[in-house]
Amino acid sequence: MALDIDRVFQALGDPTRRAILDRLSLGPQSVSKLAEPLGVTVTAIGQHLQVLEETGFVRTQKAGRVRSCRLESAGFRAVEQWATEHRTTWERRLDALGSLLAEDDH
Amino acid sequence: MALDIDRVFQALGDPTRRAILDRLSLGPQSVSKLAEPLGVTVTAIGQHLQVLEETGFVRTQKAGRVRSCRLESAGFRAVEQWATEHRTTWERRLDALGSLLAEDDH
DNA sequence: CAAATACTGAAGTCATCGCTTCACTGACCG
DNA sequence: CGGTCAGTGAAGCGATGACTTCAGTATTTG
Repeated sequence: MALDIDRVFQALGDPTRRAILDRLSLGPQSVSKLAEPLGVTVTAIGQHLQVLEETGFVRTQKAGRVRSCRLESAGFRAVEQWATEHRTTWERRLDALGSLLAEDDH
Repeated sequence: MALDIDRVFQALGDPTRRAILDRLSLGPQSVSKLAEPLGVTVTAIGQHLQVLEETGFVRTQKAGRVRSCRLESAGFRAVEQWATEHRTTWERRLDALGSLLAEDDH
């Protein structure tokens, strides 16, 4: 699979999509139930769900005529992995700058 | 200030922008030096730098005719804050699902 | 001072995004 | 079976995004 980190961040860059995730953190929901409080069409939600699925934030499953959506961890873990991978490098660099800035910024 | 989290994630959603950050993690660089290995115009880099500055990933400073760019921590911290804020909620939810899935997935 | 350097601003192009409407397919209910 | 109900696919639309080119503006430098 190998989640595309570009798309993972892009997925989080949309407020409606993050709202969907927040909503799902309260428990699984159907597509139309997700659409209701967000003021967009069911179609729009469907499109958002597709990108959230591709980026590992959501897993969906159709039972009868209703599609049930719930959180998945892969996308979230991808973000955390990116963060930890860069934390060390950046901290080193930022620390180095910090000591310089004591005089530089003054 | 209050960094817009939308824009923070959008900023990271572009590969050129992340390449700039990676480059800067090796040390401060001028605009043209950043452009060189990335195969885009200096103008394009300037535009990327503007969004990276607005989202707290980069700080720049013009000395004479050359603008020197270096990493800043605010944007990075915003991402980590978002992650920690959601980790607990999601973990609870995902754990709850996990126990259900033992049977659900079979 | 003149020419080269380092960047900036405005404008334009092309692709992608978020969203809509409309027509449709299945599933369930009476 | 007929009528809702939940969701899907295709097409289109306006706005943004990631670039580019071209024409400046300061700053060095020879």
